[in-house]
Parts: sequence; C-alpha cells; structure tokens
Amino acid sequence: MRQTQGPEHSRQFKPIPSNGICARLGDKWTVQVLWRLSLADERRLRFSALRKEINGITQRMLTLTLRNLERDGLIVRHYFPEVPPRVEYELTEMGSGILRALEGLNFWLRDNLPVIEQYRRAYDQDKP
Amino acid sequence: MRQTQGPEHSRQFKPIPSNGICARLGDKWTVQVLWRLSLADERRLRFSALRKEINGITQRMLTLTLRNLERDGLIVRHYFPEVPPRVEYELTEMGSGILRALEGLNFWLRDNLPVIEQYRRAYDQDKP
DNA sequence: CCGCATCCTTCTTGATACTG
DNA sequence: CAGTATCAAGAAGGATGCGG
Repeated sequence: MRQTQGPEHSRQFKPIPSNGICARLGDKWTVQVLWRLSLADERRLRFSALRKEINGITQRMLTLTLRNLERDGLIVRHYFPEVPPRVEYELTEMGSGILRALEGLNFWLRDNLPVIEQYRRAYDQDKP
Repeated sequence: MRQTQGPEHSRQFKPIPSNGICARLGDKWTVQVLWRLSLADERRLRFSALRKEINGITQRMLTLTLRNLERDGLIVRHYFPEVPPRVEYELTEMGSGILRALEGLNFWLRDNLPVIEQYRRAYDQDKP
C-alpha cells in the first residue's frame, strides 16, 4: 500500500501540445473510422462500406472525419473515376501507429470505466 | 519494407465505448490539470495554485474541469472552512493511472507530430 | 479565496436536399 | 456512389459580476 509521492511516479509525462490531434481522437467518429480500417482487408474500405459499419454516422460526418484524417496523413484516399464513382480509404503506417499508441488507454478504460461510472452515480446522488 | 496486412497487426484493439472520458481527455484543460497535480508535492494543489500554473485558464473553466474530474473519481476535493476558504485538489490513484495510460500516446505524439504538420501543410497547399 | 450565475460567441453535429 | 450546400440545434469556452 505504499504511496509513491510527487514527481517520482510521473517520469517526464509533460503533455505534448497536440495541435488538435487529441481533440480529434476524442470526437465521436475518428477512432471508429481508424479502427474499422485497421480491421479491413488490406486496411482499405470504400466510403459506403465504412458508412455501413459505423452505426449512426451521417454521410456528412463521415466525409468530414475522413478529410481530417487524410489531411493529417493517417489515411490515404484512392479515387477511381468509374461510373458510378468508387472511393477507397486506406490506413497508412502512421494511422496504424496511432491506434497502437492508443492501446494503453484502451486497456485502462476497459479496467477502470466501471469504477468511474460508480463514482459518477455516487456523485450525482449526493448532489442532484 | 514488408507490409503487414489486415487484422494481424491490430490485435483486438476494439475501442471501448468511453462514455465521454475520451472527449474529456481531448478537451482544452483536463490533461493539463491532471498533469500539474501529478507533479505537485503530495499530488495536491490549491485552486489558486492550479490557476496560476495553467496558462490562460479562466476561473470558470478550472472549476468546471475540476468538478468533472472529481465526479469521475480522478481527483478528490479537500475543503477547509477557514477564512478565507482554502480548497485543495488531490490526484487519486486512478487519476495517476490515466496519466500513465496516456504515456504511449504522448510518446507517439512527440515522434509523429512534426510529420503530421508536414502533411497538413502539403494538403493545405494543394487545396487552398 | 473559491465558485456560481449570466450572457455571448464560436464550434460541432445533425437533418435535409441537391449534384457529378 | 460519393460528396457538397444550407440551415438549425446544441455544446464548449470566454467575459464579467455577485456572493459566502
């Protein structure tokens, strides 16, 4: 039960100013898109396939999310000028990397979310 | 240059539905607050100390951020009914844990943010 | 000292309709 | 099929003033 103290346990965390990346990761759809692509064959999916897999996303939000990811170099857009047009999105190496970087947080959430939700209930009950 | 393929490299990532936690982590102040507390003596700081250390935060936003963290059990609030009143906030074990869980992402950002910013410049130049 | 209440602006998201 | 345009609703954040 020994309680480490002060800076010792937090070795140089020093949050990097992320220029909006973290806000993006915290939004409603971005991680879903990255994750779906990571599971796909060749890490590629068509727009419509993504749309079907991601429950509740609108065409507009999918487009916006994909544009931002493309701009950051986390996915690439492959456009095929057929009729009807076909567009595929592919996860880049960097895109895979950010998912791996999120694994630690993901495990932590799996383990701690129930506890957090209990705290929330307790808090909301005390001060309704 | 061998290119791993498909689901193999993404072993069971499966993003946990985080009930707002990730959105919180992506907001403007939450991680700053956690981090400042983690550096402090006994992982405790007064409201006013936090306010001084976190550049640009308003009283209102600091209060809101602290309330949310308290509600989730990531910090505890210690109230001393003196005059003038004194309030200290202390990082919990769980609060320390979420910072550790973020380290992977933080390292990744340190290494990849410059690349991302290059992609952004390139993208913005092509389509202004 | 700490925090709440109020007002206001901006950003994000969603609904819907339209186009190459 | 994939994307754009437009409008409306809501959330987030900042400024300021009051109160225990």
